[in-house]
Amino acid sequence: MKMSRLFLETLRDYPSDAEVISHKLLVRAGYIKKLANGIYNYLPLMWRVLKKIENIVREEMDKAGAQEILMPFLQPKELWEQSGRWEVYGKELLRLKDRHNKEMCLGPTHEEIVTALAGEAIRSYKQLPVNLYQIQSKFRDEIRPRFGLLRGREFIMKDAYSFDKDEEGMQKSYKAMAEAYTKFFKRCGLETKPVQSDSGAIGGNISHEYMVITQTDSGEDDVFYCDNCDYAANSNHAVSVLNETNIEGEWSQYEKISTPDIKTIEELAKFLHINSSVICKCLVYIADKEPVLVLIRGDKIVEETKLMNALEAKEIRTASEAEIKELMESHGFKAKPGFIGPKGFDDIKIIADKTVQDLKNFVMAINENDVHVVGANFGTDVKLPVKICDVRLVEAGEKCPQCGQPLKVTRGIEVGNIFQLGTKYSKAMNSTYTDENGKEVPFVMGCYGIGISRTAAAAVERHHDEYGIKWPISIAPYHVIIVPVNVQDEKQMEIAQNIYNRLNSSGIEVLIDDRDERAGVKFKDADLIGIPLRITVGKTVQDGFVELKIRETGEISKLTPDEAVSFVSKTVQNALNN
RNA sequence: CGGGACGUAGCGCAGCUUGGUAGCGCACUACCUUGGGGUGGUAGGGGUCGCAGGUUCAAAUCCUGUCGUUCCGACCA
Repeated sequence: MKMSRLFLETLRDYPSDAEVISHKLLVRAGYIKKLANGIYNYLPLMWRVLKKIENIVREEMDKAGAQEILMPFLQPKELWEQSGRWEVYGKELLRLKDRHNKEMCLGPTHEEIVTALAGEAIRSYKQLPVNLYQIQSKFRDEIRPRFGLLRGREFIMKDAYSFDKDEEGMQKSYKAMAEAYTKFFKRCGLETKPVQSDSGAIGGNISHEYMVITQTDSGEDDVFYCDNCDYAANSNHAVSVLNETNIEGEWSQYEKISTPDIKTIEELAKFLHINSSVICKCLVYIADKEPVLVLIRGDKIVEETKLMNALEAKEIRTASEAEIKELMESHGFKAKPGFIGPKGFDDIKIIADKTVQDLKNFVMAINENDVHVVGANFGTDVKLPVKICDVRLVEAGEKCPQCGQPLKVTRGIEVGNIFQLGTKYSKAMNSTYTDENGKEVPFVMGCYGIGISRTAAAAVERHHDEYGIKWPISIAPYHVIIVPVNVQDEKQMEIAQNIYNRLNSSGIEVLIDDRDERAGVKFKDADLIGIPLRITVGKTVQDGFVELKIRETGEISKLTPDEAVSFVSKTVQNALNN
């Protein structure tokens, strides 16, 4: 491809609205252009990258026994009502009506469609297992799209769905997908860590997310992991064994003490000269519009996804000051935030984190301003709530639940996930097959997603430097770029063209920068757009040499055109065979 | 949806405080120059200053509303 004909505009500056490096680089290097918030045009270079990633997915999915299909992007409300998700899915599901006033939605995922499809098409256990996948644009009306391709509203996803006759079969399908995923990401030049996670809106029991560890802040998830064993989990799912700490107060008597103007746990601990771990913290949340009290040890933080699951709520947030005031007044209290305690709220839900149950002689608030009690105990001074769950955010340094070594934390980008769905959808939608005994039974399902466009962005996050992108060869838009330094020099052009032709005809994807630009401009652009190999044809042709630069390492070598051609061919072959 | 910021040429920005008829760099067009890391020059083209209303002799500038974008939180591939 001739650069002079390529639909490409590289920018001298980074766009002002971009925050993370992949977004900045993809816009500046002319890969994407924003159409609307969270919605992008994929320009020729980007589209080539995406197609490469898609094809690697296809190869790995096909190898794992899955079959590609394509399901509709626009979906009827009825199926979503059958699964129960028309109600549950919230505002990320973009709903619209057609000309007959029929309600539809843009597909954010395809469990409903594929479950219905399998139910109709699969009759007998003899046909199982089946694994169907597709690669398609999805639409999720995200609350806050950002970070370019890392969190768009419209994005390209590979989604696969497995159908098995029993739990054991599903486990096998799940494992096959897990293996395919690891291979896939590796081929894209990405090291991923499979981590346990919450299964969110998709549902199901066991799930893993595939995280690209970023080290930088561009990842949106915190991942807790253990260096000693294979434990790794998203913060919304991670558990830990707490380090030893003081959980018994020194007071032997239950008594009220004056704590004027204390607003936070830190202030309280300081005021009483105690560790915050002997305080029972009480927080007010609003879960699906209902107030809920949450008790947790003073030095710990509530993990809201865990809390949401524990409450079986759809939506959760901390209460505003006005809501707290209203709650207090409706129960005859005047306490300000800071003095809220669990006593006197028999009619509302109170949930306790596991950390509070072992507290002894602890400190808590009792809905009286400027007063706390010390030496409190569950059972005698206050009832322990019926519901005790783990709703605590794990912190680095706490012990691994598997081996007891200290956990570490890092940021990660979720590029894929796999879920064991079980019969959640097949039961709800009455999607069944006939088993060996002639009985109609629901499929046992799994589902498996990979964010194609997000994978591309994650690759940029992991492979770039101050000059631009450094694509891994496997997903680079072109393998090599030939730069004739001076297009008006006939000899340079002749040799460049010759190398171009030879590489091209041997299946190498090659770009030739035939623009009448200065060398500096071409070099900067080549670095920016991140082509892995560069052949510079310049003055050295007089001595029969060209120059080969490896983008990844910056290594430069002087070769004859023949050597350059064979080096490039070999390097690309090797990279693709891996 | 809550809290902050910003909308001026394709991109990055100045001008706004103290109203007076719109500017800089890059990009673009033409010619010259240069030719191994964003060459230098000359001449050009391009903007109803997000939109609507108001104040005023006069609004990019002040006021109100609205739309959009963006950052911080809950959602997620």
